[in-house]
Amino acid sequence: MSDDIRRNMALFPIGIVMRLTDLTARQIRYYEQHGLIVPARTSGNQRLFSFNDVERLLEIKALIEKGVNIAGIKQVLLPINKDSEDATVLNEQSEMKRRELTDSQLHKLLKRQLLHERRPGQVSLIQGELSRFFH
DNA sequence: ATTCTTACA
DNA sequence: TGTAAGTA
Repeated sequence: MSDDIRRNMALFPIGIVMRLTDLTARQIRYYEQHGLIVPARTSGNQRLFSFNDVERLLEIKALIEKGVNIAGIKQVLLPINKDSEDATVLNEQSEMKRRELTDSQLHKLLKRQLLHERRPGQVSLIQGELSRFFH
């Protein structure tokens, strides 16, 4: 899929990303400091963001709005898992015949729950406490 | 006019 | 996080 290069093309400066994400420059730079995003730089040291960067920032924003702190976001966003490869390995893992979840699957599940679902009464497992669910 | 880094509220 | 200062 050569569409990835397009999504990773450094295109827009921070000003545009601010409007696209409704985040302040302060926040965007802060998330970068914590390794949540790694925008490219121009020869003049100016940041250039890609579509992937913007999408990632939107995910970060969603998590922040749900009360997740930087530490928690790192655990949910940093693991750049390869589920496709994971699926293949799963069929060969005779040891875990039972419906146990692979780490990446569990991670994917939690990420989805954290990014979307949110029923009233369901207390969120956020503010770093999320770390207790990862090994 | 925009963005960048640093630093303090 | 906001914002002021001094640059590039």
